[in-house]
Amino acid sequence: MKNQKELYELHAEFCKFMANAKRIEILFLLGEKEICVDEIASAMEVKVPNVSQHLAVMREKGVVEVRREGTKMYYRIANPKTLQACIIMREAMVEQMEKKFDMVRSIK
Amino acid sequence: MKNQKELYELHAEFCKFMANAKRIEILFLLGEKEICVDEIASAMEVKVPNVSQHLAVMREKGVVEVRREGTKMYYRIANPKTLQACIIMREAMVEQMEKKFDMVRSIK
DNA sequence: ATTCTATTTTCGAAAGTATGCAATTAACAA
DNA sequence: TTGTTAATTGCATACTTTCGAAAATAGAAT
Repeated sequence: MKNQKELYELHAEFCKFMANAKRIEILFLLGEKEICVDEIASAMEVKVPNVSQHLAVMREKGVVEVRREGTKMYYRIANPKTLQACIIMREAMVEQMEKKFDMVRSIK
Repeated sequence: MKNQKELYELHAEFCKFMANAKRIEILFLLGEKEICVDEIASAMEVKVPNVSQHLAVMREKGVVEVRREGTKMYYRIANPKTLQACIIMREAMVEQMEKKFDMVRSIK
């Protein structure tokens, strides 16, 4: 019973990376290929320190992994399931938005 | 380009429900069957107002739907994909934990 | 009407999170 | 060692989240 609670805590802790739009954007950018920090920053039009802070959050949770090449740090998604789950979650959101839209339309 | 950013915002907003262990626990409880608020509260050993607050968050985001029966409010998952994505995310987390554990073990 | 039960809402305190910017560290080359 | 590029860290500030207690609401039964 107590272990269950701990599992939910770990699960929520892992999923916290998804509670921020910039981190989701980073996940999708990394989905295509590994990229270094300033490439992510310029692709997103966000300052490097801010990107680095978000990457640190994702690294701590084990969502992304990193590899150094000279002065550059190349980030990649640690497990493709993370992106897969994120995509399914987006589908669910879109379907719910459509459902709500249809409901509103049927009232008029 | 601007629409992309908005999609990431909506996506993050939807996923925020997963950033809390109690809400994940509620999702798994509702996965089995629809339940009313005080049943959720006693199953989780959490105060009713707190459960109600978390359910309000999930309702706003369209994660759960509700049906009244007398004085009772029966909650259910709005879209099974939400639970499916949540389960895949948990698998990803567990796999990452195992990966980290193996790494630590190989160092010894 | 009033009472009961189920649920929601409001408020306020404490803890947690996001962001910008300056300072710092890390690797490498001249 | 000095300079250059790339990235991280520290810190102040603003903002958000969580939760309990008390009050408010909603429907059903008396």
